[in-house]
Amino acid sequence: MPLPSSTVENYLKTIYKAQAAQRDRGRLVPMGHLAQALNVVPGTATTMVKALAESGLVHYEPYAGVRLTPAGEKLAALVLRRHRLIELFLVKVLGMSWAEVHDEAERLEHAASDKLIDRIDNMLGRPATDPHGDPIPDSSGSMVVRDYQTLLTCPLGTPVVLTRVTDQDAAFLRFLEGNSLKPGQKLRIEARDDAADQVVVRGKRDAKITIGMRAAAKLQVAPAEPGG
Amino acid sequence: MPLPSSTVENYLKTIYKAQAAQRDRGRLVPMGHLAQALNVVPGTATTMVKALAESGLVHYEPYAGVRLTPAGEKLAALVLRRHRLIELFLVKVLGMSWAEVHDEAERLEHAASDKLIDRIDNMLGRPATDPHGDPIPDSSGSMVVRDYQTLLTCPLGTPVVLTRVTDQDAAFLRFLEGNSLKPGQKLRIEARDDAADQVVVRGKRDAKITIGMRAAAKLQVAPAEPGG
DNA sequence: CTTGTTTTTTTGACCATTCAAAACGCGAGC
DNA sequence: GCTCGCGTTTTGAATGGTCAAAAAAACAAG
Repeated sequence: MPLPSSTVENYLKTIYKAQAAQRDRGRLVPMGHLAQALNVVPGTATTMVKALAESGLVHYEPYAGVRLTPAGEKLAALVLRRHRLIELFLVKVLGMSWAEVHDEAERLEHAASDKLIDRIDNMLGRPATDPHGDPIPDSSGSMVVRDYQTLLTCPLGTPVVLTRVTDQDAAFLRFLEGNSLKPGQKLRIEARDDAADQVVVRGKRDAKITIGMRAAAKLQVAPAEPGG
Repeated sequence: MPLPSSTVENYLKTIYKAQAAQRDRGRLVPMGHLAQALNVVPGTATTMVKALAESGLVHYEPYAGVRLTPAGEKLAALVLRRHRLIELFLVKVLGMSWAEVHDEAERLEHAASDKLIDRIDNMLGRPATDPHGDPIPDSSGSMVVRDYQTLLTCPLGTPVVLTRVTDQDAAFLRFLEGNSLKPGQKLRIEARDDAADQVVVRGKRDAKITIGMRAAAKLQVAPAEPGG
């Protein structure tokens, strides 16, 4: 089998992320969802997915959806690995901003060789997560998935650490950066108000930041280590 | 006009290099030569070149050949710029070997944004040449082309500096590296023997290195600065 | 059930890039 | 000047990826 085209890599990656996003891993991803995420018309997705099924990378049930096979899952994880290592590299080594690395990585991930990726991985000290807190699969394609709380579900008052941001939108990331809301930042939820669609947090130097609930759900946190 | 595909970029780059390689810049590059350099059949090159002519990037004369227009030349130079900066970056920052960066750059050059390239350029201190001594065009696409002698044409006995290697073949580069024949290295030609197809040079720590004339022609040199 | 809406699949077409092989043009030599 | 051969162009077809729009399946609701 020849090496996968960047189109194939993008399909696999998108299916992977869609599967991860739905609480039940292993459930089928509907065609419409996939098509929308890839910015193609549904018919295109159907055609492509049938080809992927042909090569054993996905399991496809007509009128139901797709799911990655183990082979597809591994390939997808390696694409994610390349993407995330490149993002971290661009931030750490080239000093690019958090907000602008995503698009760049989106293109470079299909061009970088395994050798290059491994060098980057090494230079960065085999990091566990990328700048957004997303876990980086190892070179065999496996990664540690951790289940975090979000600013919407974590307890009020107790100190937490921002660990992951599950939205790559550049404008959103710029907003976060402007408020020092980056992974590693210590926080404390001061109040939540469903009616007002508000979550109030205390961040760096006790600065008060108010965000909507939609945004709050995209910020994952872990209990703060006492000694940190 | 949409941004050029990597195929288009490769055609332009190849025409550029072919033009530079023939003593007379501005002469037409024959289709056969182009096709061979791009590893496609001649018919394919014809088709593509006609399309490039359509978009004003090349001047095409049927049965005679192609030449870049100013627009095409600029685009080609920018591809070369990306390629060479990436090569230098991979060597200097990631510590990759001279011999392995070419293929990597060949793919990355089509994926890296101008922003990224400019950051790399900046980080490297706006270098004038890449690891092989090839000049790096600036962001407007212009570069200083210098005419060097080669180990085949330079005077015997007088000290020279290796400035440029005009062959990217990995095995050849590994050979050169093994003999410390990298740009910057001081040399002295000891003897040349046409009949024996030999050029004998003294290199690092006066080590004697004997190479064939075909290889010698690929090594360009400049007169050594007295104070170097 | 039967109807209407939504989602998915199918069909036919298109674009970019490529190849194989047939047809063509052009200069070298007679 | 005619012809041969080489390089070039044309032609026809294939591949990978895509869309628009028609057809079909699934689903929800009365």
